[in-house]
Amino acid sequence: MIREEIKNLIRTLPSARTLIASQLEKAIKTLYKKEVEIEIDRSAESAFGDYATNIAMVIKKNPQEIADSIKSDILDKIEVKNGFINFFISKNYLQKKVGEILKKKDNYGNLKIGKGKKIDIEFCSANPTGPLHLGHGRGAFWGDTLSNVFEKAGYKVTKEYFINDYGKQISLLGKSIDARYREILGEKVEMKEDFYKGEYVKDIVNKIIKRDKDKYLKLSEEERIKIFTDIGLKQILSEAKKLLERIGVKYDIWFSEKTLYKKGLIKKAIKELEKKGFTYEKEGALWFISTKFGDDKDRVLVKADGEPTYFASDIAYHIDKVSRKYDLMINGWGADHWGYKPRLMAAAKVFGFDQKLKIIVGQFVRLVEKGKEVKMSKRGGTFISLEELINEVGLDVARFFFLAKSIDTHIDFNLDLAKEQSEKNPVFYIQYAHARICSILRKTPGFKFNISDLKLLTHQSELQLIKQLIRFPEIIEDTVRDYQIQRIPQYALDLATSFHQFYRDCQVISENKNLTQTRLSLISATKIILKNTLNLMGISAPEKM
RNA sequence: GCCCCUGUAGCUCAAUGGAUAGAGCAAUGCCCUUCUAAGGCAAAGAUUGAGGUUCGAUUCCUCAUAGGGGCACCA
Repeated sequence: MIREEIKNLIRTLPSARTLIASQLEKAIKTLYKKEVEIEIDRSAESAFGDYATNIAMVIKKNPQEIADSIKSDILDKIEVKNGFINFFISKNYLQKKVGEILKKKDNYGNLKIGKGKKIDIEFCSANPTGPLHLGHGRGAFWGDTLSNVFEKAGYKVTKEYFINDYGKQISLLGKSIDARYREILGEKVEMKEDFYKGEYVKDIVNKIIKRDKDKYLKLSEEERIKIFTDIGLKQILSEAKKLLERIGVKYDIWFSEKTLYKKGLIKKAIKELEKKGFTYEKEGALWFISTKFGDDKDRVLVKADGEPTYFASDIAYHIDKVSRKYDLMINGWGADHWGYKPRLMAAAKVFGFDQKLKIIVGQFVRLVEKGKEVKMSKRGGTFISLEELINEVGLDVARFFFLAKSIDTHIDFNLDLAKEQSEKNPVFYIQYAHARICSILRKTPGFKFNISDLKLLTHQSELQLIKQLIRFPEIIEDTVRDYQIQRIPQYALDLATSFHQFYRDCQVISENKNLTQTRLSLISATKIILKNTLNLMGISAPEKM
C-alpha cells in the first residue's frame, strides 16, 4: 500500500524533501501516535547524507527506531548519528530527476503551493520629488525578485507602485522649481532650507525655460507654483518609470494618492472609523485611537486645518487594496517608516485585514566616501542616483550586489569600491558557468537527449551537481515562506560551484558517445536551472563571455 | 529618554535552535599540449562583551557596548 503510494508520489514528482517528510510523519504517527511537524534540512556535510532531521531529539525518542521504520525507494540508506537521522538519496532518483528537468524545461520548479492565490506586492514607491536613488534600487530589486519567486510558486502576483502625488512635499517641489526658475531668469531669490536643491530641479527648470521662456513670470505666484508642481511631478514620474523599465521592473498598477481624494475614499475611510467609534476630537483635530490596537500613540487623521493626514490616505489606500480581494498584501518599506508600521497595522486590525497584510521594512543604504558617511538627501542634492549606479557598474552587478544581502542589513555603499569590485563581482562567476555550458553545446549541434542513458551519471561530481539542481524547487518554497530573497543568489553561487567542479572532473565531449550524450543532458539540465535562477533575480544569462 | 533594526574572517556579506560557522574580494602556494583560467586545488583567517534558557545558541532571553532608523496636526 505504502509502496504504491510512493510510486504515485514519484509519478507526480514531489521533491525528495517532501517525500522524506511525509514518510517520517507516517512513521512517527504509527510508532508514537503523535502528530508532529517535521523539519528536513540539507545535511551539513556529505558524511551525514543529503538530508537530515532532528525530529528524534525534538520529540525525545530513539532515532534508530524511527529510522528503522522508514522504507523508501528514493533512498540508498538511512543512518543515525549524534541523534540525527541522515538520509542518503539514491543514484537512481537523482538520474531520473535530470530527465524530469529536461522534460519540464523552464517549468521545472513551478510549484502549486500558491494555488493561484492573489497577492499584491507594493514596493519601491519612492516619493515623486526627485530621482530614484540607491535605496530605491534596493527596494525595486527586492520587490521584483520576490514577485518572481511568488509567481514561480504558483501565486498570481500584482506588482504595485504607490505614488505620493499629494501633500506638503509635493507643493514644496513646486516651490523649489519656482524659486530656481526665477533665479535662473535673473531674480534674486532666497533658497529656503527645506527646498529641493538637487541638480534635477535645475534640469526641470531648464526644460521649462527652453520651451516656455519667461512666460510664467506674468502669472501670480500661486498659479505659477501650481503649474510647476504639475510639470515637476510629471517629469520626475516619467523618468522614474523609464528607469524602472530599463532595470527590468514592470509594475501592474501605478496607484495615485490623488485619486483617493478625487474619489472621496479618504473621507469614506475616516467616516467608517468614526462610525466604529475609534476616533475622538482634540484640539481641533480628529484622532484615531491606535493605542487600542498596539500603537504607542494615538494618531491624527484630520488636522486642525481640515486636511487629512497621509495616514488617513494610507488607510483609504489599503481599504482599496482589500476591495481588490488579495489573499495577501506585502508592503516593502524603507527604514524611515519603522514607526509608521504599528499605526497602519492598528488600522488593519479595525478593518479586519491585519492577517492579510505583511509589512517588510528594509534597512537603509548609506553612502560612504573615504570612510565618512555622506547623507543622501534629495533636499540637499547629495545622493547617487540609481541611474548613475547602473551606468557605472551595470545592471547585473547592481542587482546581484543588492539581492545577495538580507533586507535587514544596513548597507554602507562606496561607489569607488563598488566600481573596483564590480569587475570581480560573483555574478560573473555564475554567468560564466552558463556561458561555459553554452560553449560546449555550441560544439555539439543537433544533440538530443536520451533519458535511458541517464544511469551513466555516476561520478561524484555529476551526482553532486544533480543534488544542487534538485534544490531549486526547495529554494522557491523556502523563500515564499520567509521572504529571504538572498537565498536565491546564494543558491546560484552553490550551483555554479558544483558545475565548475563537474567541469573540472568530467570531460563532456569524449570518444564515448553514450557518455557524451548523457553528460550533454546533464549540462542542458544545469543550463535550464541556472538560467531560471538568474531570471528570478532579473540577471541576464549570457551565452558567451 | 523611549521604541525598532544591526554587530560574524583584513573588507563585503551568508548560515528555518543543530553536527567541523560558509562564500566572494584581499593576502600565500600550486594547476592551462583536454569542452572558455571570468575556472580549479591547497593552506591561513571570524560569531562585540558578560550572564541565562536548552541535549545543543551566530540564532532565543537579560544587561552592557557600538552603528543606523523612528519617536510630527511631514510624507
